[in-house]
Amino acid sequence: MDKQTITIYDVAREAAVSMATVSRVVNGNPNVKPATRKKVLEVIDRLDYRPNAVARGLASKKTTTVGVIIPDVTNIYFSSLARGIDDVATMYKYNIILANSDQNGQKEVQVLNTLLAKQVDGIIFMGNQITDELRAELKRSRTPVVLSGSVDPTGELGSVNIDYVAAVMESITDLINNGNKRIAFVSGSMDEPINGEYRLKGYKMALEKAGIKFDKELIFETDYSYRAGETLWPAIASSHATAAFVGDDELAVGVLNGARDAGLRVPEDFEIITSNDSKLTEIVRPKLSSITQPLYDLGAVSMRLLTKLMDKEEVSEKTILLPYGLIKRSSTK
Amino acid sequence: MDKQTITIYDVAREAAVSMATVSRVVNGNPNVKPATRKKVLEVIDRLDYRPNAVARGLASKKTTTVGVIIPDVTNIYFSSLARGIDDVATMYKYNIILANSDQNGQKEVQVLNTLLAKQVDGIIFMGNQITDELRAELKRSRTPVVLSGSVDPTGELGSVNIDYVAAVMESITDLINNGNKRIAFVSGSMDEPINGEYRLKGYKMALEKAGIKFDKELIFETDYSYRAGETLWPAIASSHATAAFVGDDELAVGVLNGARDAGLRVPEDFEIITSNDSKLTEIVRPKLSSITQPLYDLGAVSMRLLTKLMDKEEVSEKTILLPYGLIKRSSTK
DNA sequence: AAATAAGGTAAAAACGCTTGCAATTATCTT
DNA sequence: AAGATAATTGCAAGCGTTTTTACCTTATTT
Repeated sequence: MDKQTITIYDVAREAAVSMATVSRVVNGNPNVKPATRKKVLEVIDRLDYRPNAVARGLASKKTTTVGVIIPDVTNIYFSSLARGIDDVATMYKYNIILANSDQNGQKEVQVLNTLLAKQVDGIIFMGNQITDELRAELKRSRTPVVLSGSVDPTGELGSVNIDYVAAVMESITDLINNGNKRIAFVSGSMDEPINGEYRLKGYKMALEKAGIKFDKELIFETDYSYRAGETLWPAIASSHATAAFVGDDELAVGVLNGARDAGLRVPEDFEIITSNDSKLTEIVRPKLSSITQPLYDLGAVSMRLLTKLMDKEEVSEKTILLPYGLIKRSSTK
Repeated sequence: MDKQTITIYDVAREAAVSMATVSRVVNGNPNVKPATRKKVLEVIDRLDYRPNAVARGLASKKTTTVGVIIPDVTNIYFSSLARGIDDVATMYKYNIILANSDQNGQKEVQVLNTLLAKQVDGIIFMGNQITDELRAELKRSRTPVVLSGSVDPTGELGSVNIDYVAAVMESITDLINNGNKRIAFVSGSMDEPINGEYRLKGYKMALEKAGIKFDKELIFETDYSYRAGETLWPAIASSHATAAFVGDDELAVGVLNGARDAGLRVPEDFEIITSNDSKLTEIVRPKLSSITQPLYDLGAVSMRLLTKLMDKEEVSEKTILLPYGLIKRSSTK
């Protein structure tokens, strides 16, 4: 009645060998006589035996599963990373347990705990703010962790990103060269180091180099969502900014539509440059100029780094910077 | 040196009870004297004991994990469903193993096998084409399965969708009422029942009711991607269609931009109605009119149905239809 | 106060596999 | 051909829980 499963024991009996031998052939252990291997393989095939990964996990203390903590799969930036992660994971025979956190510290800690309970071999974390509690748990767990597309100012954890400071500086400089003096800086929470430290620093450096005075009236802090951008428009408009750097594509599209729906022409009246070069940038009109980041690769490389960490391989540098670029489409002059 | 773990045995010793008792309190079994429970709980807290889910899984034959097979997380339609799935899963204490399949029959079978090896308690499948091989494996596994946002013409498997026939018929009728006689039908592969059977049927019914003759020159079969839509435009243009029904939002945006970049005005010169009501529809200009589907809910309800199946609860109807609607935005007159 | 009924708790057998170690068999060496 | 070495294979002890069975306390009943 219930799902009668074939165990390694059944195979051993049918093949007239010990469980140990079956285990060896299943695991590709070379210490098996070819003839024996063949015999076992035949039985496995005939019985349609499928090793129980849970039992395996218990015995070997490896689950070939990694946990992925993601703010929201629905956000194209993160899902792009996730895709890269999954592909590389598959390549290395790992599976992914995906869990949405909404960037909520509480949830993050909770999710982390259930992942650890499930004995994942490693963790990939996305999210730009790591609370002290989370960091403590992460450390205590002794499980390899890598931050994907997220920054760790302390450098304790493995992470894969681009050089945000330089990328932002370059894009702001570009905007300045186009004649803009008042450039809005629109991003998510400044509490996130990626915004409050890295991007903002790039922004300030570019201004300084051009001899423009920093004006905090031009700093806008909001959510990473389309709606947030749309809503924010009036405020940006009244700041007399003539251009904006935006830290997220959905957000940027919101700003873009806010501006256009208010009657402005982009880029003639207002220029926009965004940060993630996701599909969205090419889907909207005008197409958005953007910092380019290899999203898929960020995920892929993160996972690859994690496999090294899990295998206890020596890694020379735990913080990996991937190349970025700047692509001018039609939202800038 | 290595991660020394606290086991149930340690807790039992410290609390001076048996493992069995610790197990009972951990699992909320009521047969424990309050005083004992308290004592055990204190030790658990002090030792920071975290039950090993793998061992649990082996002993109880339940992993509280479900497998989710998704064509591509990067597609907003699917990721929206996935979000609903994950939220409900979390609610019921399950985790999700997410695996991308690219709608590739081979990969699907392979992924399914590794999920089953991992002893998932259930499976949620997204993808509109179920090969015979896959169906056979699914059946043989005796693991509960539900199709999310995907159709099963045979009705053997649990599934959650909307009434595609009716929805498409309604939208085509709307287009007809706007004066269109030549309406393009743009979708993914016609081999997928959702397109070749359901949607197409709705399309034909609407035409018939209006006395318009079906013209297969107006049927366009392509990929579910932005690029595919853009590329397809010239063909649509030369078919002399004055409107299009499109089966996927990304695809629809491609068609929209193809048309506009070619100089047409939407909706004045060409009308478009799309199918999934994802974020994209509101992000582009003009905003896309669409069939509305509760994407998040489709996922959520799928997962809820799966929990019932996993608990062996009686479910009156394995095929659940959620309500759909039609929202007119600016891509139709 | 004796008999009976409930709780509570412990003991130990699974769960299905990996793995170190020992035993066996095959292959060399000289 | 005997001893030595290497290649195979089997044994059995875990891995950390759950769960069944049985036993032992208490409380309840009469």
